[in-house]
Amino acid sequence: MRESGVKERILDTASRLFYDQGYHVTGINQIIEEADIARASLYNHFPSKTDLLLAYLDSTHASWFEELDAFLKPIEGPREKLLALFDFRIMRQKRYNYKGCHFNKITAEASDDQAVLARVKAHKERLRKLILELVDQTMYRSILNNEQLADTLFLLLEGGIAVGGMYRSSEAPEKAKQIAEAVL
Amino acid sequence: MRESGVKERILDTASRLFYDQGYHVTGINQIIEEADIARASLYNHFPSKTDLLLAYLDSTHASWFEELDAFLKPIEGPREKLLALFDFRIMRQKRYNYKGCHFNKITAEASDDQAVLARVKAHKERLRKLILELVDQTMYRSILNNEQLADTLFLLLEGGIAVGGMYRSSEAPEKAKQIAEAVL
DNA sequence: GTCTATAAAATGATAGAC
DNA sequence: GTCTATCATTTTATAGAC
Repeated sequence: MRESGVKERILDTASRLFYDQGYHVTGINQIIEEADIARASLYNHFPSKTDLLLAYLDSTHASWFEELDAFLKPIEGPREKLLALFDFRIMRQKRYNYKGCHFNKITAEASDDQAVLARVKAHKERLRKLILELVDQTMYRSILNNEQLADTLFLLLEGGIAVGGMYRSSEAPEKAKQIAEAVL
Repeated sequence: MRESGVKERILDTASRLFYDQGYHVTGINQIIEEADIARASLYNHFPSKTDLLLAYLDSTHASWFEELDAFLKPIEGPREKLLALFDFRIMRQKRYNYKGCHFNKITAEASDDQAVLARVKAHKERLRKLILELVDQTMYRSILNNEQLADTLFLLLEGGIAVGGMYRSSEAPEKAKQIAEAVL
C-alpha cells in the first residue's frame, strides 16, 4: 500500500522533471526532495538512475497510447481520426508547455544507450503503423501511394512537434494539421 | 597566433562533444583534455561553460549556412535547389552519425535558456525563409499556396531529420525527399 | 521498507606562479 | 596567456540503524 504510493510518486516526479528540465540536469537529490521520499527508498525501487529512466520511458509509452485510444474512440472515420492525431499531440504539447516530443527529447540526451533508443524507436514505429492502418481505411488516391501518404502525415506530425518544441509554440503543429487537411 | 589556435581547438572540441555526447554530459575536464589545452586557457577564452555553448551555437549556425550556400550554388533551378536541401541535410547527418539536428538537440538540453532558444529559432527561421524564397521562384500551383508548400517542405525536412535522429538512420529523410519530389 | 549519514568521484570555476 | 594546484558543490550510490 504505502510502497506502491511511494514508487508511483517517485516515477511521477522523475517523469515530470526528466521532461521539464532534462534527464542529466535532474539529480537524484531533487527527485527525492520533490517526491518527498527517502533516499534509500528510491534505490530500493529503482536500482539506478538508468532504471528510473527506462521506467519513465515505458510508462510514458504506455500512457501515451492509452490516452490516444481514448481520444480517438469517439471520432468517426479514418480521415477524421488522422486529423485528430494532430489535435491530440497539440493538446499534449499545450499541457506540457511545448517542449517537444518526450521521445525526441530523451534521444538528444541519452543518445548512446541502446535500451533507450530501442524504446524510442518502438514508440515511433507503433505510431507510424497506426497511421498507415488508418490511411489504408481511407479511399485515398493521388500521386502518393498509401505508405507515402502515411509517411507524409507521420513526418508532418513529427516535424510540427519538433519545430513547436524549438519555438515553444503550437504554431508549427497547427500548420502541419492544416497541410494534412489539404492533402487528405 | 597560438592564442587563436588554442581558442579554435577549444571550440572545435567542445562542438564535437556537445553534439556527440550532449551538453550536460560533457564536462570541462573532458574538453580541456581532448583539446589538449590548460584549464585556465579555457576560462580565459570562455568565461563560463554557457559562453562556450553560445559560441558553439553561433559558429554552427554560421558554418551551416556557409556550407549550404556552397552546396546549392552549382545547382540550377529553384525546384532542384529545394530538393538539394534534403541531400544537404542527409549528407550532414551521415557525417555526424545521424544524431539529428544540432539545434533540435541542444533545445532538448538547454531548454530554459532564452539565449539558446533565440539562436535556435533564428537558425530555423532563416531556413524557412530560404525555402519560401525558393518556392516563390517556382511556378507552383495546387491546393496549397506558396507559404503552405514552403511549410510542407520545411516540416518534411525537420520531421525527417528528427526521426532520422531517433532511428539513427537516413531512412526517414530519404523518404521525406521522395515525398517532396512527388509534391513539387 | 524506510530512514540518516556518508562515501567516492566528478562537476564548474578560481588563485597564484611563471 | 598559459600553467598547476585546489576549492566548494554536486553527482550517483551504499552502509547500517530502526
